[in-house]
Amino acid sequence: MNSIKELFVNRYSLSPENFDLFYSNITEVTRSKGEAIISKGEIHHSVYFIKKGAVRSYYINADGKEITYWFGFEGDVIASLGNFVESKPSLETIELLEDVVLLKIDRTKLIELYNTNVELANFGRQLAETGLLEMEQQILLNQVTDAKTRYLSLIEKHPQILQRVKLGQIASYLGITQVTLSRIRAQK
Amino acid sequence: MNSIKELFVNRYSLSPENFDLFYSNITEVTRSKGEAIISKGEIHHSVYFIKKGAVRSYYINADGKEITYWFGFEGDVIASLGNFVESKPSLETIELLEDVVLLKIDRTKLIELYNTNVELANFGRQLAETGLLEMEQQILLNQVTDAKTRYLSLIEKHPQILQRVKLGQIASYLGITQVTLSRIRAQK
DNA sequence: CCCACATTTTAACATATGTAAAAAGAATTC
DNA sequence: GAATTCTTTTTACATATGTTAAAATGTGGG
Repeated sequence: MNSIKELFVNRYSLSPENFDLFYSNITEVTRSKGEAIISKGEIHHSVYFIKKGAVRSYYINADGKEITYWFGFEGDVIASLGNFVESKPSLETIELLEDVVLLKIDRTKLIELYNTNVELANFGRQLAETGLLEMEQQILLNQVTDAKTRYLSLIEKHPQILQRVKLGQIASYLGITQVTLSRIRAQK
Repeated sequence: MNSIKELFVNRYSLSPENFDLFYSNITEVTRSKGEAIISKGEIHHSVYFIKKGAVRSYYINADGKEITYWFGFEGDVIASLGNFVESKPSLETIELLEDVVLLKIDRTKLIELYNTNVELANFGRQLAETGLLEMEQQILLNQVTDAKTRYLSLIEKHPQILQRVKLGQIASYLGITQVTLSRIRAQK
């Protein structure tokens, strides 16, 4: 069986039976590096879990520059939040940094599961709350620490990120230019 | 009856009956300006909704400076997320900027409600997902726009914030010094 | 109304970051 | 393996922001 089951059953209070119910609604899809899984301006009807691979979420600013604001790796959830929560067109594009394997579930089906199964509803709640905590920590980190510290903590958290992600994308994620990132890296 | 009911029933798919069940576990508390509702290092056992008043959440950085990273107003939820999600001591302090009226619910009781009532579990899920969307938008805003734009959008979103919050706190929220904020205000 | 205290603005200077362009280094293709 | 293209680093300069301190303004108490 797949390790996603262990991950879900252990991390969230989900019984094996309800995991199986959840999993029976999932389809595994593969996509290639460079593709966009969710594009700006579109409405999407699926939520994904990353089984294998890396993705980034970016936004295009007023100057037309791509600003990366999230990296996703194995185990992370991909959803266009504006889409999912408010059924509004996506502001962001989610792009595949590598060939990926995704677990896909239909949004309507997922909500149906949530509405009919207390345990799955609480699984969904915990999924969102965990995300909330991570985002709060990122907001805190962005506000409290300088770019150098954030760069160091990023490579500590994802040691392989330098091999998987381009420095220009990391720089925009850190809120600095690539030139500044180069200076930080030279310092060390 | 109170308008919190309308707010909850309309904003989240919560039936009046289940709202009443939820509300029967709530106690209304008043606290005075300057008090800390949640303090750094402590474990808390309650979640709050702001009925009246303003609060801020701050973190103390390596230099001992208070960094405000969240303002809460009427209708917002107050919870120490690290606390709530992972039962870890709070990193932040939540301080009252005004005299407030809070709706308080015991964490254990809330989780019990979530675990036994599918509708309330989905209410909790939507609460977290809505928070997630707001946080994502804040992360985006912080990364995409400069301090001046964020200042202007902050006072647009909360027109009374200048009367309710000190400029030094707003500056730290924007990630700049108070001197820079003064310069921005002078420009306009 | 005046005084003491808190808050905000202004000034002067040092430092960090952005911009634009060139140079260096890697990776890919033929 | 030479040539092309993409990525990263470096340089030089302009601008924005931080720091520290002083001045100005606002606020509440007696």
